[in-house]
Amino acid sequence: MTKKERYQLFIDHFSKKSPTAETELEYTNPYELLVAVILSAQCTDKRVNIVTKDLFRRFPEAQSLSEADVEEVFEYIRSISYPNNKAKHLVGMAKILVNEFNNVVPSDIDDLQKMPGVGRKTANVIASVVYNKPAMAVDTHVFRVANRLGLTNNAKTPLESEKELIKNLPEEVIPVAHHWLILHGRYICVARKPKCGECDITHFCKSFGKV
DNA sequence: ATCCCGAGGG
DNA sequence: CCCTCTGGAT
Repeated sequence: MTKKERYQLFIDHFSKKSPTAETELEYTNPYELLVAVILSAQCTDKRVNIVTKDLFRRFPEAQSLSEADVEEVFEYIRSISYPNNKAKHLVGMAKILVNEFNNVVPSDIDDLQKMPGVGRKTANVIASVVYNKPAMAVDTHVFRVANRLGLTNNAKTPLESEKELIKNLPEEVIPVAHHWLILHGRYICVARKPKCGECDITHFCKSFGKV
C-alpha cells in the first residue's frame, strides 16, 4: 500500500478508537505544564501528578520557584526518577523563565530549549499543547511505533521521525496522533516483544510478521 | 528483572 | 555516540 493509504488507515482506526486521547498530566497554566513535562521523563503521569500537587502549592508561579533552594525542591520530587537532576533543572528553568522571558512561557522551540531540562521533546509538547502549533513530540514510543508501522521510513533519529510525521499528518490530527502512538507503544507495540497477537492494526503495519 | 511520554555531559 | 541520572510499578 502507498504511504498515503497507510496514514489514512492509521487515522481512520484511531480517530474511532481513541478520538480524544490526551495527556494525563494535571496542570492549570503553561508554567505548570512545563514543570510537569520536565518531571515526566521516565516516570508515569500518575506519579508526577502526586508530586506536583504539593509542589504547585509551594511554588505557585515561576518567580517563587526561581528563588527556591534546590534542596527543598528535591524534597518535593524525591519520589520520581532523577530527582537531583530535575530539581536543578526546575530551578534553572524558572530563573530563565523569569529573567529572559519575562515570565511568559515561550512558544518558539529554540527559545524553549534554552531552558535547562527542556529538550526537543518537551519543547514540542509545550508548542503543541499550549500554543496549538503543528509540533510533534517524538519520544521513545512515537519513534519506535512510527518506524514499525511504516509511518516513518526507518527514521534514524527522533528529529528525522518528527519531520516525516509532520509532513504527512494533517495539522489538526498531530496532537492526538502523538498520543495514539504513545498509547499503542505503551500497551501493545512494546519495545522488546511487541504483542502482535493482541494488535488490531496489523492490517496496515509494515512490520507485522517481521518482528 | 525490566520498563517507564528524556536531557545533559563527556 | 555513549554514559549517567534514579525511584516506582509490575
